[in-house]
Amino acid sequence: MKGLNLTTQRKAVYDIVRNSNDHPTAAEVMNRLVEQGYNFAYGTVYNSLRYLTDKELIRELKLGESASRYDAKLDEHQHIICVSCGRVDEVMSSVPEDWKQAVAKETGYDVHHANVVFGGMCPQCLKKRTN
Amino acid sequence: MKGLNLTTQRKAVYDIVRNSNDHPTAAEVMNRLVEQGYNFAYGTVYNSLRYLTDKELIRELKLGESASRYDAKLDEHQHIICVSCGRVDEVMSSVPEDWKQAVAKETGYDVHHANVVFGGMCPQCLKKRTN
DNA sequence: TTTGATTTTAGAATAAGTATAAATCCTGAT
DNA sequence: ATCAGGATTTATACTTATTCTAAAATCAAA
Ligand SMILES: [Mn+2]
Ligand SMILES: [Mn+2]
Ligand SMILES: [Zn+2]
Ligand SMILES: [Zn+2]
Repeated sequence: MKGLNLTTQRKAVYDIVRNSNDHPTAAEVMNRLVEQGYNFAYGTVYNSLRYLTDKELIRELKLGESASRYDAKLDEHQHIICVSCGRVDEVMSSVPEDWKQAVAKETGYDVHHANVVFGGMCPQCLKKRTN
Repeated sequence: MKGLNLTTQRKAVYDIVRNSNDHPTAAEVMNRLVEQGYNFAYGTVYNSLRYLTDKELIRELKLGESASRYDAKLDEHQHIICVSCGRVDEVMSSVPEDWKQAVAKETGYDVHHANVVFGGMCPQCLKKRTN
């Protein structure tokens, strides 16, 4: 029905991304595959990530770091990165509709989407900080 | 006063960025330098862009494309990229303060900043589109 | 089963950017 | 003017993330 061909390697990659909540990079996915006893070619991991992204089973995130991250959470959401430890957390609060409209008005664009990356100090790092 | 050392090459790079309104990449800066008769080493252009960024004369933008872009507009603003032609325009309308607060509340982060990249169809591409 | 298509693999290639080390340029004392 | 030390530029090598390539392996009908 969906023309979906989940080979062993694609399934394994998909499972890693699905069961991770830290938005792993391709290299991190590779490491976790190795931990699980798999030994796929690097190219296969990239191909699988692209395949899964194309089929919209996962999403590729470009958060302004050097490497892309991958996310199996498909509902629209944004991200926040801790400036201290680098962890990436979810932001479910959605982009205000009236702001998007203001931007459309200002720019003359037909605004399709917004990618937002917040930066800040995560709760754990806030706790550790010396006052 | 600021300990600023604007060499010939740094000045030339700065002038390119200042007089561009399209957020050029390092490669584009290099091309424009060559058009102006300069012939600096690639490394010098990167070094200059980093120097100017460190001195806060320009800003480096990571918009989720493969290459960084540079911007001499220093007041806080966001960007919008045309999904059709790739042009990058300014978004001066600022991130709603109450939304940032909502995100702080939701995530427990101390929110420092937000980088927002809108995507959409620019006025020129809207005009060209076949209805 | 042969065949054609798809996928995986290893490795080469690419693109953006950084590191290195020698050469050049400045600057401020002699 | 001359020199020495520091900063800067340059050419080139390197790194990192990712894509490309072409051969080998796998799969799926006919
Ligand atoms: Mn997410
Ligand atoms: Mn700008
Ligand atoms: Zn943290
Ligand atoms: Zn356009």
